[in-house]
Amino acid sequence: MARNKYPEETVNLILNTAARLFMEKGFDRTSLQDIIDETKLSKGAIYHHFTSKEDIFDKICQRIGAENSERLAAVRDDKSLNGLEKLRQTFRSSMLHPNQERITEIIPCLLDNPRLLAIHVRMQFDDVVPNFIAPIIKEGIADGSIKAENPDQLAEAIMILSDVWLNPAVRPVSKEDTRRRCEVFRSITRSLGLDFFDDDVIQAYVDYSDAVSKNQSNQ
Amino acid sequence: MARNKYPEETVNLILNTAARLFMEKGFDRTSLQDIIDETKLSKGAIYHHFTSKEDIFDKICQRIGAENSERLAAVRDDKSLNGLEKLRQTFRSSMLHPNQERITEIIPCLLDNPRLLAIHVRMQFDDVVPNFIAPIIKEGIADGSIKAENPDQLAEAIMILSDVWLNPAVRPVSKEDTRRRCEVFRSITRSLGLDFFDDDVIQAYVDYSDAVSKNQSNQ
DNA sequence: AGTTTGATACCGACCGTCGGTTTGTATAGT
DNA sequence: ACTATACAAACCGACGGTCGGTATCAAACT
Repeated sequence: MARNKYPEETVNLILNTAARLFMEKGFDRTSLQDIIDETKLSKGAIYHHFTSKEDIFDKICQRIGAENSERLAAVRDDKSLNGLEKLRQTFRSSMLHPNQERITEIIPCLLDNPRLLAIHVRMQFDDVVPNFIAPIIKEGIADGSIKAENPDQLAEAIMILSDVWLNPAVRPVSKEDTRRRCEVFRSITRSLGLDFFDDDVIQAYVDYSDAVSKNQSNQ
Repeated sequence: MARNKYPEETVNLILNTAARLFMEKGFDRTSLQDIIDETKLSKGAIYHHFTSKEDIFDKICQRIGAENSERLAAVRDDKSLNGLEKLRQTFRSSMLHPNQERITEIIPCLLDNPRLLAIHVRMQFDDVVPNFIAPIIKEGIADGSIKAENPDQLAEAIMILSDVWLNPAVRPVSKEDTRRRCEVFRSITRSLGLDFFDDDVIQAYVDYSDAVSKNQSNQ
């Protein structure tokens, strides 16, 4: 084979293949040889498009982050909702958007994939909280739909609980445990005057955790 | 060098050296050669006492876990305290015990050390919550000092927030941010009817975060 | 008491695989 | 025809891990 007319296809092939392998086996346990074997490309081809294995990983994370941000921004910038409604809608859309399913099918357990876990947590702290959740809470405070002090820290707490603790991909538990976790989370948020965690979102978490655990037993 | 009469000393030398290096540079970025250089031992010596680099890491984690469990068990089994008081004392002792300081001096940021982060989180889920925090909360419910449903999940939420979110070693922030985080955490726990997070414990968190950030700027 | 024996502590050369580099080559665009 | 690009493939040092060998001990035996 020689020069390709559409190098973007090669880039995407590498990105898609590596993303799947990283999620399946983890970053460390995925070798360049694995990527070479599955893409039927050469090492030179990969290093022509990327500067390192790390670079491939970063690009994958950027892509996921961009998809995420797009979804979150749509809610944040929706002028028909007040702050509290935006918070509610944020959870709703994050539990219902289709990408989630794809990840579910592949990732066994984020705790077995420390690199991805760290990136995930870091993304919450560095992007999701400051650019989306905190602004929404501040807006809610301004429009009177939310009553709270320390919106930045409140946003962090909510995201840590919902996206790390409640997230079945981080550490899968039974449907029943997931439901109890959601109940505790709801009682926490309600006691803070934030009633955004609805029954159908809880049901989505439970279903999600069920899908994850079923997928795990298949592997 | 020849045969050592007290091989435990060699094992501890390897364990201590590796622990420091893993915390300083992370597991992946610490090579066996680094450990060999610092211990002045040979590769054979290390593989005589351990089956793999991973095994060294596991043994280190076991040692830390055992120290932790000892402290936690002392509080849990203290018959002079009721459930709520045990919860309060657990936080008090964890913020004041000396090992914490040592770790602070070495670990830059757990998010840069994904492996340690994952182990840390897993330890909370698999050991700290089921063996210590949840039993204490259940005891509190039984003796009337705590009113709560779903004690297992409540224990998880408390530990995730206090040991991952509030933990300055996970992602260092300013003293002021730490204080605000503590305020939010206290308002969460209080609104759940759990008033165990005292001013002096908050101050310990703030001082701890200050120590971590000062240490970071030195590096 | 001296010798043998077997287990343990340790050494260092060696192996395959890893991430990454370099050099070479065919082709698409100009 | 020329050049920049898209790849291939040989190659490199460092890595984690293995293995045969050696030194040193305590216990058993003579």
